[in-house]
Amino acid sequence: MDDRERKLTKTAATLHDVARRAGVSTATVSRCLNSPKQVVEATRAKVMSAVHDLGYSPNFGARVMAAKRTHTIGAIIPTMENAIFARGLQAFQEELRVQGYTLLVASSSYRADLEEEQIRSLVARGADGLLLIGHDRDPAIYEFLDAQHVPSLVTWTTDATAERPSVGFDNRASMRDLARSVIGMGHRQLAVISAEIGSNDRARARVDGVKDAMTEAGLSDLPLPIVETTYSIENGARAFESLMQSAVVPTAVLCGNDVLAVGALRRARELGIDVPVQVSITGFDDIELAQVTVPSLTTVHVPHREMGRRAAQMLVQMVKGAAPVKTVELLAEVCLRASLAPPAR
Amino acid sequence: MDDRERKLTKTAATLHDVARRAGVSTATVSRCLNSPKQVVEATRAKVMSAVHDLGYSPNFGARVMAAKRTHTIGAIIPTMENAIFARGLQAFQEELRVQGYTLLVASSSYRADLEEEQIRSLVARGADGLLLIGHDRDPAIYEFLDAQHVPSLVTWTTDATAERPSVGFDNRASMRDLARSVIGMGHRQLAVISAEIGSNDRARARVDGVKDAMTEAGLSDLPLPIVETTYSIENGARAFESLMQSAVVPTAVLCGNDVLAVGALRRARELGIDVPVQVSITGFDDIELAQVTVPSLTTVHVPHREMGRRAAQMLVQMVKGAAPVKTVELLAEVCLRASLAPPAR
DNA sequence: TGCCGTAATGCAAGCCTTTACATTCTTGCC
DNA sequence: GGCAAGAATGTAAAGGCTTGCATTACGGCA
Repeated sequence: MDDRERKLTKTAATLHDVARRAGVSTATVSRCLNSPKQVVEATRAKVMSAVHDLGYSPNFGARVMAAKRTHTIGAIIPTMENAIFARGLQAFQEELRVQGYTLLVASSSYRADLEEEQIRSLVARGADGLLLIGHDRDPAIYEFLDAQHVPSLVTWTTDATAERPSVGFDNRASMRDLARSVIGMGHRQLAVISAEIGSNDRARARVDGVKDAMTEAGLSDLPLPIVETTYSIENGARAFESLMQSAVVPTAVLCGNDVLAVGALRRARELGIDVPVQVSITGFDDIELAQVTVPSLTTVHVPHREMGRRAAQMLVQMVKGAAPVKTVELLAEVCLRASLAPPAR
Repeated sequence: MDDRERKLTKTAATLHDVARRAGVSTATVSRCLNSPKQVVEATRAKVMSAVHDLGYSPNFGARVMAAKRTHTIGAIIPTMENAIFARGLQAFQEELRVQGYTLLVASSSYRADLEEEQIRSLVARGADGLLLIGHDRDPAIYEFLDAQHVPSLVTWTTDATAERPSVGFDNRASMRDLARSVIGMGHRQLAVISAEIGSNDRARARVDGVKDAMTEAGLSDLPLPIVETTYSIENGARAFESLMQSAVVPTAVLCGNDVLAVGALRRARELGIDVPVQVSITGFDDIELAQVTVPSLTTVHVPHREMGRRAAQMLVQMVKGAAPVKTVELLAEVCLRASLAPPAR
């Protein structure tokens, strides 16, 4: 008996083994597993019991080879250590699971060269589709993805000028809204602490949003000091300190993300600077942390989870070859909290 | 010309195409790609140029099928929204990349049934090895993994009684150390806010650590109120409030993790309770947040990144079939900060 | 009862790479 | 110049599944 032999040799059971034991063809077994409704109840029962008896589980490589699908989606994010990406990714993975897909993760550390390497790596690893953050990217990468027939979806931003599908929000408009609130309270001496602008379209858009609001308010002649730094509480603290030591001390510091803002808040406390009395500080993202700081942080709420969920749905659609999905823009709203108040000066 | 045909039909180039164009056999091309030193320089140059011209990239399924290796490692964590897992996972992924492996991620939401489903799913998706969190698990799962010849590595904890390899730290001993400090300052009325103990060996070990310290100090007769709740700032806040309303008000509240502790701190402030004067609060994990709160949080520093990095190295070793690696125990040290002080009462 | 249309199942051709083994080429040395 | 040993390359089998197409079974209707 061959089944017995299988057990003894500890070789995994194959479709063939299952078929033989159930007294059907391999095609029928395959159909039981992949599209059960095509198989009549009685047959299916026989097959499933054989599957169970043999502890059969399909060979991944063979399956991929025959079906040309891995049912795997790749995501390349700057870093999971940033809570916003972690949260979005979590939602993305949960929805992917519901859809029967698995998540492949890689990180770029905000470096374009690494991102490209990771994109190629995930495609080589058989990702059926790819989630990317932001639009900034060498066009050659998109050509590569097209050539490989791997659909991709951009998130965390939307861009009217980009013809590629994306799901995100308008970083520039949201930051403009926030800056309007700040200016509306009477602030004139603004300053910005931003993530590196060169390789980060979201950061760039946010800074542009601040400029938009100043222009709107007729303040475009005023200086707008901008400090660029990388993502960390400590860097936010340093940037804040340097801004407060400059010739024209700002009355409001708008930070490109909450983590930088939390750093600024901390340093303000350490320096004995009263927030929001002496200076207002704002963030962007609305991570959980923003409600816990003292004072609580005025920021822009980004629907990270919703974005991740929608991205998963859209990407699966694309992978399944549905009609090309169009860009989805979600709402990111200003959250006014205690760290913003009218200037004392 | 067949190469031309390929281009026209937009079918991806195969090994065969490359071989033909380079005027060698498929075996030689394969060797050029997988073990270049086996091929003489001149031949390799020809082949690589053909690879480049054709934009060839190996078919993942076929490769997996022939090599019986996906070069993919799976990780199943409770959730990426918890910063400690996100950080560990990030380090894990970075090291995996260095080792030439790719990361497959799934989450269990702290649910055993979901975890099992995800384990089977990742194995079915071809994971060469698996990273798991904690020891608590149906033995049948390990049998399954053994049967499938998928090595697994447990992290976030070490357990002398478990014969399976792990890389982590001693949750119980670390919490005992922290509780010793608390008791050493004169606290007698302790209370604990813990993650759900039932399905979480780390949480259980930490609570046991507190009990150990009390027993050591001859305080085992004193009551030790324990509130179990799930991971979130808000839940930490609620648990703290309920503890402070009980008949015997604690002078020190030891939290199972920093997030719960931050919630406790927040509620303390909201209730006008002075920390650490009226009550001390401690956490566990030492997330970045712990240094930003007011007052800063006494906690246990867990080397998440180091753990992730080591885990990746060990798991890759295991997958490559090296000698069975043994358990590695890292050090998790107490960090004394402002939220802990001697009791006023 | 016989025939037809449809549902269920079987057959067998790929899918593309890796690798054990076979063969051919080099090179150094007598 | 001839030979042996080792290096380089070639041959061809194997790997397990999916799926288009062919075949068989079934049920209803005349």
